[in-house]
Amino acid sequence: MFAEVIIPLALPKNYTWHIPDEMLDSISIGCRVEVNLGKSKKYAGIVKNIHNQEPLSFEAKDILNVLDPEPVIHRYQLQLWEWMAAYYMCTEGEVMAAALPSHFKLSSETILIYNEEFDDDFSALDNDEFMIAEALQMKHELRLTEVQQILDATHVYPVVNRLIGKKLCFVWESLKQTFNAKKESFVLLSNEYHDEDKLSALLNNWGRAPKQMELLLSYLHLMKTQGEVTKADLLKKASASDAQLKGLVEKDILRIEKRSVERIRYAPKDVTIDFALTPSQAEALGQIQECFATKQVCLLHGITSSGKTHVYIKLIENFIRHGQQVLYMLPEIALTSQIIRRLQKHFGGYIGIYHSKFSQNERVEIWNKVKSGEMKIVLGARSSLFLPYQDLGLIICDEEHDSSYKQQDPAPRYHGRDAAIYMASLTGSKVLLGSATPCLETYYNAKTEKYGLAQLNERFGEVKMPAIEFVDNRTIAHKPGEKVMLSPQLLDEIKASVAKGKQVILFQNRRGYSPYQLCTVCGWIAECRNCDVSLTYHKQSNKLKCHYCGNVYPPVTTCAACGSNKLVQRSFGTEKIEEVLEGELQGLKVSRMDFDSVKNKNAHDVLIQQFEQKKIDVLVGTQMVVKGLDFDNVDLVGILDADGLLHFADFRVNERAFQLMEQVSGRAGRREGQGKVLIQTMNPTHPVLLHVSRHDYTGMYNEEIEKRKQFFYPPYSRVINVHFKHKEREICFQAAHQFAKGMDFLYRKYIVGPAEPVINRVRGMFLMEMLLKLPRDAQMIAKCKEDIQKECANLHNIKQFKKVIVLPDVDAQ
DNA sequence: AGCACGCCGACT
DNA sequence: GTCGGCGTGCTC
Repeated sequence: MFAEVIIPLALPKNYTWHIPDEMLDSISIGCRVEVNLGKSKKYAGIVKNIHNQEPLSFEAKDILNVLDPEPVIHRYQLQLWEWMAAYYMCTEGEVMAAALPSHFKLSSETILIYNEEFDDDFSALDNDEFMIAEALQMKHELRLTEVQQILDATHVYPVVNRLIGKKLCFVWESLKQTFNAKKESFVLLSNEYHDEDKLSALLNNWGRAPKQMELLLSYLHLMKTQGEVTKADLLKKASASDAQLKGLVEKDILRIEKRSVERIRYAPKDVTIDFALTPSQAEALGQIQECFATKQVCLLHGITSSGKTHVYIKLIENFIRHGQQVLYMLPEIALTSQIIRRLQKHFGGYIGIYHSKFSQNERVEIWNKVKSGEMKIVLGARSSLFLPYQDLGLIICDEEHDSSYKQQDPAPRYHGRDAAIYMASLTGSKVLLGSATPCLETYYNAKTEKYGLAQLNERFGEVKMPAIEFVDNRTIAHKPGEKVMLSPQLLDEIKASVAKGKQVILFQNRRGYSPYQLCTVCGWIAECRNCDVSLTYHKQSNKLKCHYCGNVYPPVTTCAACGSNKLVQRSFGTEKIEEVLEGELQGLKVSRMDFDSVKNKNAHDVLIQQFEQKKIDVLVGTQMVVKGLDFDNVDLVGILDADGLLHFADFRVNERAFQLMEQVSGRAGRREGQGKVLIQTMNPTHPVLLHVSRHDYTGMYNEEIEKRKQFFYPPYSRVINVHFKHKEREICFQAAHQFAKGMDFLYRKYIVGPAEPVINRVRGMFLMEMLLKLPRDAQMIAKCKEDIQKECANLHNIKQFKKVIVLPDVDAQ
C-alpha cells in the first residue's frame, strides 16, 4: 500500500511513500507521518490518500513512522486545502504550512554524535576540526546549529564531512518534537497525614525548624481555600524559601508532583446573556434566521453603532445551545481586548482566541480543544479557519469588507471571507457576513439574492448619525505645495469638545512625522535604497524609515544631489500631528496610536484603556483607531486629509475611501447626543465625500457598481493580478511583456498591462504587474489558471528569465 | 526548503 | 594546479 503525503514545502505535486505492512493498522488519512525526503532530510507530512497503485517512474521510499494514533485533521479540511491550492494557485504544501501550528510541522535537524571508539588523538585535526572534536568529546552530541555557532560560520558541511571521514563522529537526523505540555509543580500532603489525628499529632509535637512549620500551616490553609496548591504559589504566599519546602519533603510530610497544566486559563463554562435585543435588532436576527432556512450565506448590513455584536451574541447562543461550534472571524487588528472581553463576558470558558500573538504552544492547545469539541466558540483572525472544527454550525465574518482578510505575502494568498464561505459548504455551516459598509461584491451578491440580506438601520439607544462637515482647505491660507494640517476650525472644535469633557479622535492615514523630505533647491527627495518609495522621517527616533521594507536610515541634513541644506518636510504623519497639537493645545493630553506606538503586545491595550478612562483628550491615529474599537465619550472626529484617501490608482479607491471615512465617522457620538465629523479636503464636492456626508451607502453603491460594470471589474469580472519580480528592471520589464505575449493569444481582451506599479521596487526587487479581468465563467477561469502556470514554465525555460519570480494573486485587492 | 552537483575566478 | 564561490535542479 502507498500513501500520498503533503509535505509543508512548495512542491508542485504531492509525493508518494510506501506504507510498510506493520504500519497498515495504525495509519489513516489525516495522520502525520515521518518521511525521508532527499538524501537525509526528514519531514512530518500529512497523509492525504491511501491507495495500492505502485508508482512506475520511481521507487517509493518507506514511511518511517506514523506520528499520530488518530488523524490531526478532518477529511473536509483536506478538501479545503485542495480547493485553496487550486483556487489561489499555490501548492497544498504551502496551504499546509499556513494551516498547521508550527509545532505540528516537524522537520529534521542534523545532529553530530561522537564516535566513542575514536582514540582521542586529535593531533591530525586542523583548527576548525579540533574545536568541533573537543566540543563533541565533552557533550557527545552537537546540533548542526551549535556547530555553526562554534565555528561562527554558516557553511560547516566541509568540516563536518571531514570529521565523518576521519570516523570521529557520525550524523543522525532527528525530528524535533516541539510541543511541550506545560508542567507545573503541585504540592501535596503525604497520604499518611490525610489522617486528621496523625496530622495534629505531628503539629503538636513539632520540634525544631519553626520556619518549616509556618510553611506547613500556610500550605494547609491554602489547600483548604483553593483545593490545589502549586509550588510557586505556595512559596510566594508564604514568602518561604525552596529550602524550607525541601525540608518538609525530605521528612515525607509533603510531596511534590509535576503535572501538565493548560497554558490558557479558561473562565468557567457558562453562558450569560444579560441583555435584550432592541426591536430592530430582534427583527434583524429574525431576518437572518429566515435567510438561513433557504440560504447558506447572509449579509447583516448594520450601520455603525447599531449593535451588530448583540445580534451575533444571540445567534451564537442559538448555535451553541444546539451543541454546534461557532467561528467568529475578525480582521487581525480588530481583535482587540475590547471585543475579546465582551464575548468572554457572555460565553466564559466556551470561547477560545486564535491569532498571531499567541504562542505556538498555546495554538496547539486550542487546536486540540477545538478538535475534541470542548471549545465551542473560536474568536480569531483568518487563520482560525484552519482549526479542526468537528461540528461547525456558524461562521461569522465581521467587518467583512476589510481588505486585511486577504492574505498578502506568503502563499496561499487567500481571502478569509471567501475561504470561509467555501469551507461552510463543506461542513454544512451557515455564514453571517457583517459590516456597516459591505464590500461591493458582497452587497451585489445580496442584491442578486445569492446571499440573504438583513438590515439594521437604527443606531443603538437612538443615537443620531454624526453630522458631517467639510473644511475647504482651499480657503485656508497655506504655503503653496504644502498640505493643510490642522485648520483653525478643527482646532476650535477640538477645544470646544474637550471643554465639554468630551474626547476627540483624529485620523490620518500616515504614520511617522513627515512622509518625505524635499530639497527646495533641486527637488531631491530622500528615498529607500531597496524600494522605490520616499523615506518617512520619525522624529522620536530621529531616523528615516522605509515603510515598505522597514529599513532605517540616519536623517539627512544636506541634499544628496546638490549639497544644499535647505530641506523641508512635506505632508505630515501622525507623529507630527501629535507634536503640533501638543503645541497648539497646551494642557490637553494628546496620544498617538499607530504601528510605531503600539509595537509591543500590551501598548495597544494600555492606550485603549487610558482613552476609555478619559486620561487622553485627543487620540491621533491611523487605520488602527477605526477597527474594532468602541468609545462612548467621543463627540468629534477629524479626518485630516481626505484627499490622500481618494488619490490612488486602483479601481477600489472610492469604495475604500467611503468605507474608511464612514467607519471613522462611526466613532463619533456612540452613546449620547449627536457627534460631529470634520473632514478637511481640497475638494468638498467629490462624489464620495457627498455620500459620506449623507451616510449614504446605497448611493455610493449604485454609483460605483455602475462603474464596475462599465469597466468590467468585480463583481462583473474576476481579477488575477500576476506580479513579476527581478533584481534588474529591464529583465523584469521584458519578462512581463514576454509573459503577456504568451497569454495574448487566448486572453487578449482580458489583459490589462503589463505595467510598472507606482512603487516599482521593493526590497531591492523591481516589480511589474499584469492584470487579468476574466468573465465569471468557472471553466474559463480554471483554464486560465492552467495557462498561467504553463506560461510561467515557458518563461522559466528562457535562460535570462530563469530567475524572474512570478506570483499570481487571485482576487487581488 | 535543503542539499548535491557542476562550472568559473583567486590563491598556494 | 586546487579550493571554494554560488547557480541549477531534484527530492516520492
